[in-house]
Amino acid sequence: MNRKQKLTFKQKQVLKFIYESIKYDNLPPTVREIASHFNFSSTGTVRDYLKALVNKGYIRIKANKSRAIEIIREALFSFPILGKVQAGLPALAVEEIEGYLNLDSLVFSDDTTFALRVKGDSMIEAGIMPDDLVLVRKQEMAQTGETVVALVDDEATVKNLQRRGADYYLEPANSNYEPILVDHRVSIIGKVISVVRRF
Amino acid sequence: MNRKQKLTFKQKQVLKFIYESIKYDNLPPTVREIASHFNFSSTGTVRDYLKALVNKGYIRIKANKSRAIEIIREALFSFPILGKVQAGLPALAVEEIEGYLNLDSLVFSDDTTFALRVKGDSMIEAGIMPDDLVLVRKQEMAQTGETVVALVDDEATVKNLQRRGADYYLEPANSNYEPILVDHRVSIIGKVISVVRRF
DNA sequence: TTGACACCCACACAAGTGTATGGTATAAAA
DNA sequence: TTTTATACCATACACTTGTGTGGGTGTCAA
Repeated sequence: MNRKQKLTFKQKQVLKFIYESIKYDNLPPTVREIASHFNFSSTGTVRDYLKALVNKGYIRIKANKSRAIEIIREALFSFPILGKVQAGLPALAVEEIEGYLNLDSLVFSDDTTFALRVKGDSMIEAGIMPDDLVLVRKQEMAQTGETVVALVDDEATVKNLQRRGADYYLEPANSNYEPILVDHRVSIIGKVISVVRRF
Repeated sequence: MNRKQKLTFKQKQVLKFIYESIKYDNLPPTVREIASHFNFSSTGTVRDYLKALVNKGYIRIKANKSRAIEIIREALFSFPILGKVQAGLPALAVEEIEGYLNLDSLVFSDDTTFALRVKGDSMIEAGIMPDDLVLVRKQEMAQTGETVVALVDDEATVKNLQRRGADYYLEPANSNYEPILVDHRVSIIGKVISVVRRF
């Protein structure tokens, strides 16, 4: 019943398998599908795991129905919101981001996508407004012209990657801000693949 | 195998039931759950329907697995993209929209949300760019300050609803465009609840 | 040292489940 | 006119599936 309780490593693995079954097969697994995936020779073992996951508030089960496993708040799991990204002024320390990224990848290591909430107006002319959510695909490289999330002096920021001569710049989409030269202080975290705004 | 083949009324109802089971229960129905919902006294009847839906390209079934019904391109079904909305210049006739809306509501009458692709730059200062997708909740009324989709002289447009004295106006977010007075030529289709941009 | 928990096993059973094999009837298309 | 598709029905079979019962080992805090 208690939520937010910690999972053991193996419980995480079971939860991950359920999560991936739903994500890729569009179908939760049966008890025996879980058992055979983990080479459990007894369905009772699976029942113990499911019971633990239910007790800790990670899944919901409908009695006597096949495959009736629901992951609670799965929407949040698939695109965890990490905090605010600076798009103008300093806001988020690198440790904070890294912490979240690791936590996420620990539970669902296949997840290379996460969401960040934009702070500031430096990308306003590109239609990225304060408080928008940007969906970010983790990658350390990006191409010219792409909108990226970068760390500048341990601060996260959303900018456009542009090239001028031999140098690369993080360019804001707001004439009140200056471009940032990409040098050793700058590292690309990922590429913005989508912008979502809710009213 | 052939896609886009027309469904009969009853086949639509079965497809709708499958769709709703997935949407609300997070679980496709079993053959017998379908049968009991439609008061079919034979599972063979359901098999005939499923076979028809598979042949016409609406669902996919994995053999010998319980509940293994997948709706093909369900993402498109949940938010059907209807065409381009004008956000600056005339683009879409009212009959076109209405046609799609009716088709949609016929198949999935519970769906009050649809998506439209934005054309034009009249909302650019509000961060709504050309080719963005706006998710629209169908409703005929809206409040001051909300971003709405409206029909003006049989053309769809995205604007902000504002009040000046006794009159209401559809205000663009671009100083190159003029506000539009809300009178008998104008009708609100719905309210923009989200903006999505994919890179 | 008692109890709760994690982590496994074997076996059983009733109900659930996809599939198969047969029907009947109507209507539209070839 | 024959075929094809739609729209139902009854019954049956074997496998699937959730659940139950009962067992075990080990760890760690109370």
